Amino acid sequence: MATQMDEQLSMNQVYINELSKHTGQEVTLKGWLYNLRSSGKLLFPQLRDGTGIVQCVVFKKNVQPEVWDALKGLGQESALIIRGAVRADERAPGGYEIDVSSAEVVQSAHDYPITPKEHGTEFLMDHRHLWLRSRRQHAILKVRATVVKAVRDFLDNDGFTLCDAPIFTPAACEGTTTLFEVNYFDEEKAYLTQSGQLYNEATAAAFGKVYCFGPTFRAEKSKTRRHLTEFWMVEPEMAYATLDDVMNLSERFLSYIASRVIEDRKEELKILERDISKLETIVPPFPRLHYDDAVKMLQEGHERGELENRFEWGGDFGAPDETYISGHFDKPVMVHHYPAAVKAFYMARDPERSELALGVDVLAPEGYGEVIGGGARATSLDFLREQIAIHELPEEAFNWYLDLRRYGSVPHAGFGMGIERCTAWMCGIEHIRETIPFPRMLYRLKP
RNA sequence: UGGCAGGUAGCUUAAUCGGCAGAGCGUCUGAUUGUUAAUCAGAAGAGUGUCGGUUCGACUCCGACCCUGCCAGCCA
Repeated sequence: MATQMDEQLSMNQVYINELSKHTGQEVTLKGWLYNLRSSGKLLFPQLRDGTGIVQCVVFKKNVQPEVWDALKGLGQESALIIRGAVRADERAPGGYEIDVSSAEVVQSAHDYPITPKEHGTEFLMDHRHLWLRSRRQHAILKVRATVVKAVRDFLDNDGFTLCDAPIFTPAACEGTTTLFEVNYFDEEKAYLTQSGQLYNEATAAAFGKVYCFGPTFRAEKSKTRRHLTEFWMVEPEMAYATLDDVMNLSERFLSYIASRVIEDRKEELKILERDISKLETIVPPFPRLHYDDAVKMLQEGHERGELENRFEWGGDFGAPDETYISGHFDKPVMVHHYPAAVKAFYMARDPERSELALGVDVLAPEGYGEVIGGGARATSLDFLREQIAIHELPEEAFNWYLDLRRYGSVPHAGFGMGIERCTAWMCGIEHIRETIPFPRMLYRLKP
């Protein structure tokens, strides 16, 4: 009998997100119990299968007594196979419900820790492996998947070749930032990459337009809502390109990502209560602001009492400064020509004003801060050698990099975008930690 | 790393001037043929992050340490 039941149960198996195509049919759903309500001779199990949640209705008289008894006492997140007829019903959340004819309990769960009530951040983060099942987290990670897909589609269709950079690196890419050190066989040290930047410059000279996309590690002791110690970064790089090319690319790139999220993740954005109009404004052109003008804006803000501290020319913007600047625009704003002193050693200089770097930061609206950082790279061998010396970096570690200036050095440019920051912005959520399945942060390495 | 706020049942929390720790949710038992974080009735479940001090008496006051959150620096 069990065999017969199994066969019957696997007939016409469908996923919850395609129920509308099966109205009136007898279908099989495989998933987990999201919630169970009961009303005497009626049970309302809500089934979750990874594609959605559907309410099922069990009438006591319609199912075998064993099925009724098994379902009646089920705990949240029990694994469950349900068979029944698909019916459009306005009373059901989602518009469809399943009139259950039979069911099989695959595993009966008890005392699931995450209840449909409020929980604190610490508790939820400790149970991240289970928290992923809840509706909101599910929606955020679906948006992340779409952001990643959009990133790849855009670059692949725009003539870029995927050329991934290594994760183990022999030395710092950017000197200043702290690195995670690991043992690399006997006595040797390696570092986890903090940017694929330098390797991108090599592959760009081989392929023209390239990008790398992978995890990036920063051992900064930052404890803010926009920092992770392990995050994913996409870095396009173009040979024979300028700062303007980078700004044009950033504009098209971010606009494409936003349009894909709006188009493909409507349900999820609704669950997240995202104000879509905030995403619909993300279309070219983006405002471009010279660093000098950004500084003026900040200083005027201080004079009006809107900013606590007076910003002095020469510094890098802090989080409140970025928020203040981006608050003047309803689109991402591109701040360019930063002082070279606050940027990486490999940045090209403005030929008219050598104290300025040909760099750009794209500041997202709504206080999401810097989502893109990039610019043109220095082409001169002598200049780079000097910079490496000034930054007290070991020249022999950069010898291969300097080869790129010895053999066919050309103007080239690119940028890096943090996937999690971009996802948090698209979702309109407070903290970046929810935009990656298992966040790694200062003081959090588990689960 | 610095500043601020916190650690009380499984979870979210209350406890007045220092006086025997109270609730909601979840769990368990029962009722309910349309529930929407279902509802109703009943039951079990904690000695308050750790260590030390003051006191007749400490969740409450003092000190150290541990942990968490928020903000900042740094960055994507």
